Amino acid sequence: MSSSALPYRPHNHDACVAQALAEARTICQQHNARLTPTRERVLELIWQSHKPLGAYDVLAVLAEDGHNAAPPTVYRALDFLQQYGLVHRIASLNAFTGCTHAGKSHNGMFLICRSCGNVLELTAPAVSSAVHMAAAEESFRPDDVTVEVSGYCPGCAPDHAHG
Amino acid sequence: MSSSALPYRPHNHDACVAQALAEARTICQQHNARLTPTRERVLELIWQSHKPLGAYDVLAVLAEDGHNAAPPTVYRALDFLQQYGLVHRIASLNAFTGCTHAGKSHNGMFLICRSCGNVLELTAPAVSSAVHMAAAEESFRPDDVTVEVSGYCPGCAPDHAHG
DNA sequence: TTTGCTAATGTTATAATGTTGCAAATTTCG
DNA sequence: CGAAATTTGCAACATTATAACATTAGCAAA
Repeated sequence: MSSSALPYRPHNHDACVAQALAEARTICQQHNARLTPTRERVLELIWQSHKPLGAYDVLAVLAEDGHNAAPPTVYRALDFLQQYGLVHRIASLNAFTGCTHAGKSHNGMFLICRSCGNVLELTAPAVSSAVHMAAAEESFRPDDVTVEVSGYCPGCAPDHAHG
Repeated sequence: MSSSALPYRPHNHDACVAQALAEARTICQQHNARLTPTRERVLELIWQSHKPLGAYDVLAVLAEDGHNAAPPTVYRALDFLQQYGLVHRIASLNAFTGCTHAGKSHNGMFLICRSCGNVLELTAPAVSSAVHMAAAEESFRPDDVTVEVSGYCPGCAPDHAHG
């Protein structure tokens, strides 16, 4: 199950998950937040997949674990993880993905491959500042910025240019 | 029901809706697409509200009209309208809003007020180009770009600075 | 240890959003 | 007109998300 569709930049995924969990523990300690077993397990599941997982996907795996969980359990865990910036919700997919910049400031921008389903999170200061300038011109005060780009990743881009 | 919460720039809303419908008819003619009564009515409903309407909101109004419609009717009409760039779906709201730049190229960016719910669509070339450059650096080929900004519009921004 | 508080979880039901599939009606066009 | 294609009606269903309330775990003060 390790490599059905690798992310853009291949890497040791187990190590990458382990590191994400370690960082999550640190971040939660710093905030006096409890990374309970359920929360940690949900975070782990999301990290193990480079493709965003839906809440019900998570639920299904928990069920396999023997954890007889109901939807609210998963949504609550996801809310918690989002609150501390450990996962992001991808609005255009109704799904969740591990945050690769946990703890830092978030100008998250997501590249979502239509073909393989992988998602890459970027920090794009130029995008962020352009968005804030455009908002400022309308005297709008931004609170939360969603930038999601659907398209084709390098591995999946059809050779023939699109019609 | 005409002015529960005006958009950022006040205007004659009936005229604005009428113009949008006229443009829609033109655009559909140019594409040999049929703007049927249901489709036109859905477009009209969406335009009459500056706040994005959910599919089931539209459905409810159709029911008031006496039109005994089921969800697929609405979703199909919305798909059609989206296809011709007459409405946009706001992913973060699961709702639809009239496109204020129908027929032109779409670098749509949406400013969504958390307080009054109004949405302003902007064309922001600087944002679009920043997004495309960031994607290009990852050799990603963008297909569809979603930029949605939640925050506070000028009329609703709390005087006391946040946080 | 017991008590009391708060955060977290379990449980059931239900709401909200979106889709599939097929048959009937309508429009288009030869 | 009559065949083909598009559009609509309709029923059932699938997916995503939340409400409401009972229960339990963690922790600190009496």
